[in-house]
Amino acid sequence: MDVVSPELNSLLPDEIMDTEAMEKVVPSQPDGTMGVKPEPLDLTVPMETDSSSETLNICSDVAAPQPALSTDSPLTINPGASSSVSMASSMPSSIITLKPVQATSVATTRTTDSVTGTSVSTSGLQKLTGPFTISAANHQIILNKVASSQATEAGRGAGTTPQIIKQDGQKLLLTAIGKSVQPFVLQLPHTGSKPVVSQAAGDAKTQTPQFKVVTIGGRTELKSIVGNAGNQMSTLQAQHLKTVQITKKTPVSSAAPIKFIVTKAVNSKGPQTSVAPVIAGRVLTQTSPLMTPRTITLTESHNTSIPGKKIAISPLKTPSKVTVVSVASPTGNTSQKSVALPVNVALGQQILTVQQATPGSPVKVVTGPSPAQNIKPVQPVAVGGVSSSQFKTIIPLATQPNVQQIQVPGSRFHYVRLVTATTASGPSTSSVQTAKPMSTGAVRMSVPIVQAKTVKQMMAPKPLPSAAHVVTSPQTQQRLIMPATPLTQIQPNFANLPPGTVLAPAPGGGNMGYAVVPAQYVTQLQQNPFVTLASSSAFPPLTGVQTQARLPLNGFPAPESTSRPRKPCNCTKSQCLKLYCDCFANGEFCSNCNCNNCFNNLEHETERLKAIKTCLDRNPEAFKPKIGKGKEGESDRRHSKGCNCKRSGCLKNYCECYEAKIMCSSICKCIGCKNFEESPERKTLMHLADAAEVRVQQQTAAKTKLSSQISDLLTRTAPVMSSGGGRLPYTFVTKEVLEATCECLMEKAKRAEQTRQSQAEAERMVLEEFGHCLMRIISSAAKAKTDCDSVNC
DNA sequence: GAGTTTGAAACT
DNA sequence: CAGTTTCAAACTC
Repeated sequence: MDVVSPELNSLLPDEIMDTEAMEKVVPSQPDGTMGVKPEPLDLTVPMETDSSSETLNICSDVAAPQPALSTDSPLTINPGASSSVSMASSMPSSIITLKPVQATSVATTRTTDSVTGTSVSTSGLQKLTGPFTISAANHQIILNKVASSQATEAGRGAGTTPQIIKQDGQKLLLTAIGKSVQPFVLQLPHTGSKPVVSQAAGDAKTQTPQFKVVTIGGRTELKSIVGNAGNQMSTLQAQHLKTVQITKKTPVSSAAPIKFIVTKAVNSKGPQTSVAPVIAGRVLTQTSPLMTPRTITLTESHNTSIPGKKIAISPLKTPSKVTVVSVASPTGNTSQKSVALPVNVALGQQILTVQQATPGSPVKVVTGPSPAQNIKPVQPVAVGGVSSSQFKTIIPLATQPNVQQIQVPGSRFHYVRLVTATTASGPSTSSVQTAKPMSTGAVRMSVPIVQAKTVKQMMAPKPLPSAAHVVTSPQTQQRLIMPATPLTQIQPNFANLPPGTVLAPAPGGGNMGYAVVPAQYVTQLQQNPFVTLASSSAFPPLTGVQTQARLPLNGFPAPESTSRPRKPCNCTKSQCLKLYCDCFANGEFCSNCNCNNCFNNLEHETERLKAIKTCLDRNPEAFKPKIGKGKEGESDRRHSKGCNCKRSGCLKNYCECYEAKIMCSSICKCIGCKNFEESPERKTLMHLADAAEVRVQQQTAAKTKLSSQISDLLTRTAPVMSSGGGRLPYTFVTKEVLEATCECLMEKAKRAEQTRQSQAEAERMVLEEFGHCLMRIISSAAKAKTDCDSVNC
């Protein structure tokens, strides 16, 4: 696991932020009214109608599923002169109004089907400055990475993580991380149809759900959020936007595209606005220092999770997906709302339900009075359905990263134990959310999260009536949300960060850190308490994924690395901080290695993160798997860069292609390559390898059988002498007999060696001789038994 | 286990 | 981008 020091973390935004995509986005209205820098935003967010996912229920207090919000009532955006943009549902209670105090944010529209923005700041202290796109699909708001077409293509092929808030979901969860801000969720209207407008860049984007939950800074400085459900988004000048109102209607379905505009808060110095957090149809007040807290309670409590209405945490379709999980702990003053967040990932994505219990929360669902209790040291977050090796879960840490690396046997990845020094207290409002699975076959994986000090008792997961998993959330301040810290700090190379990377809180950025946890790292620890991320059946269960990883590919068995622990490294000079080190290259900590002066551990977090950054600067793909999917029509697996072998003929493990048990491809620059399909050398080699493997298996089986027979023989002969039964006397296996047997065997082995027999043949001869010896022993024993019986008679 | 070979990674 | 050096794993003895 990597730990990013605060210093380094503070450097991340500018250095690793991927702004290329944003720059490439062509705003529909490049009027240049942007604040700091022109960053086009997609105003139109078409909502995909997903009848199955109509209902979104986050509040646990209501058990009955609510009717799905339909896009009939498109999100209306009041751009232009009106300084407020409202995003309200048809139901009066579902109206969410965001009123930034100052309209300093800037928003631009883009003709894409998704809304992209470069920064969202909910508080003056924290901003989400990373480029992102908001799109509404499947009733979810998902933050995806790069919006540019290039990024999209790259994301498909190479597994980059687009930061796009897509329309895969209808929820936008805004929460303050590490601050006393109450989380709020923007629940998008339900759309029955795909976006009509702005399809330019949207097609590719719509299928890549990325960030599921967005946490906005510890303070409510969300300058403006514009949602227009009904029609296209007009270009909004964030400067004119003061209030974002999203209107949402509860009709069953609607085809109207939803457009969102996320304005960039250029000037965060203005008075802070109070944002009403809405979760599961409820609006939770979020008080700002300057404004009186408002509490809006939505009468429609969507308690039960309805498919499609959940926040997707870990999309599985595309590789390199990143989930940001906030574990920040609120400050003492923070009045948190008990929020149950059923998260469902469309397309077989995980369902994540996070419940936050906040004392005094108007909308808290209390299953039972559970005051702050000590939670178990490990709070696994279950993440399921991870199919992509690139998928990562980023868990923001509330405090300085107090992370313990946990090596999971058989897993390439580390478990991250997140320890937050939180002193959260107050009544524990716990509720179990039942997320209705989009399909069966929910998978549960867990990421242990530990709170160091006062931990609250985490609820044990309850089985969902449906295949979906119940998500239980600890009553701690842990949140499955995207931290309010500048998004740029974490956005840029999330996909490239090695697994287990922990980003320490940046100076002045609050106490939020991040832990990058690749999805597949999240294994199936069924420990409690935990937050469960269930995946629909659209994706194979984790076990299925793992099994699939072992399946032969292209005639080659999957690399053993997928099923066995990695090999210990022996680095001596690289300090295990260069890609020479396999541990480091795989994003792993050194554990049980033979390396010297190793820095690839938690004790050298800063150095390690610097090394990671250096590697990423040198090669953004450095930590991505080298073996990826090849071009169409080519082998399913091929080396991403190809090998450069010159002398090995690509038939030794020096060759990365051969080592990965794949054939060289056209991109290889090897000389004298013999690692191709028709290569006779390769065939011979493979044949020999297969033969050797078969031989080993046979020998193993023979030895096992022989041992079993001997054991059985001894067992059967033991009672003979005492009981006089029909068993052979074991006393015949005396020292002399053993020595004689060994001599016979040795003689046989010598003879085999003299005759230059192969090892296999020699072994066969020895075993055969051993069998003969046994037969003689048995015969002698039988004869002795007969004699004994005759004597007894 | 020591020494050699090899090719990726790092460096210039 | 190409050439060189460094490095650790693979390989040989």
